[in-house]
Amino acid sequence: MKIGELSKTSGCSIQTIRFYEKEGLLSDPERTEGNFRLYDVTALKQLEFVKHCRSLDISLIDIKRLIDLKNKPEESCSSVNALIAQQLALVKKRMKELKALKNELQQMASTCNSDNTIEGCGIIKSLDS
Amino acid sequence: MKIGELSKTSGCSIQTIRFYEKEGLLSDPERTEGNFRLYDVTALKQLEFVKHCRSLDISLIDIKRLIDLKNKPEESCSSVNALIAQQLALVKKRMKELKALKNELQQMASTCNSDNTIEGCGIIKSLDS
DNA sequence: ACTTGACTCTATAGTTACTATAGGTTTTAC
DNA sequence: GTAAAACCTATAGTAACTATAGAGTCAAGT
Ligand SMILES: [Zn+2]
Ligand SMILES: [Zn+2]
Ligand SMILES: [Zn+2]
Ligand SMILES: [Zn+2]
Repeated sequence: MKIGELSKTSGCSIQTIRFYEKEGLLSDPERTEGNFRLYDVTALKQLEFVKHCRSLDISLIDIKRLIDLKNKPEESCSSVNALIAQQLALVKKRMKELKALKNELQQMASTCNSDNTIEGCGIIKSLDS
Repeated sequence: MKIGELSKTSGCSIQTIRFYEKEGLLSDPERTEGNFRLYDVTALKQLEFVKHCRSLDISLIDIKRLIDLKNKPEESCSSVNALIAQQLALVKKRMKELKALKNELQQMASTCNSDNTIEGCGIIKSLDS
């Protein structure tokens, strides 16, 4: 299939596919005589792997590491495990941060009774302190 | 005070201060004869307002809007309220996303017993499906 | 007066993960 | 045969900074 079909099948935009290729996340595809990219099912699987990782917010660099690891099936999977653990830690950290943000934003929102002037707005007062 | 002192007092890096100025979040400061920026307490307060907003993950564009609103003290504060509500919605949405990520990552991590080969690793299997 | 070092200046490039053009070529359909 | 659709490369833009390069300014010490 050509890139347009891969794009539709995978749900990745054409530009993103070409971008992943440039970044080394997808192997260089065959080309037609006219230089069009040609993909097969293997390429689709590769792309879906990347998409799945991205849906977990794993960075492109880490995805590359995972791909490299995948290509060494005999080795211990402890690096994989570590990478996922680190990603989990990252997510947890960000969740904690967002929880704090949420609390402060809610607190602020509650100090505004909406039919007020900006001068007397509790939100602006909070932000100013 | 000069930019170095403002940087230390505020905890913002010098480059960030200049960047905020270029983006219109801080008013253009006075300059010495030798073209060095000169700040007073008002500038520090402005910067702290920006910092407080940023700590709530409010985008620079929205901070600019808030600053514009602050300069119209007579008007209704409903726009301020709306902006904060939107920010809160954004944070909540992201928290939901992260919660889903966390669940899937934890689920994945639990399928890896660490002293395995990559070939047999549950994490890789999850990512491949 | 001169030099050294700390501080500051502007302008520019890099970061992440894409997205969006511009300008050109190839293929497909009528 | 021609027009539209799909494809190609290369480049610039996004957000919110950070990090240089190369030059100018200023205070202290000799
Ligand atoms: Zn999944
Ligand atoms: Zn209010
Ligand atoms: Zn706060
Ligand atoms: Zn494993």
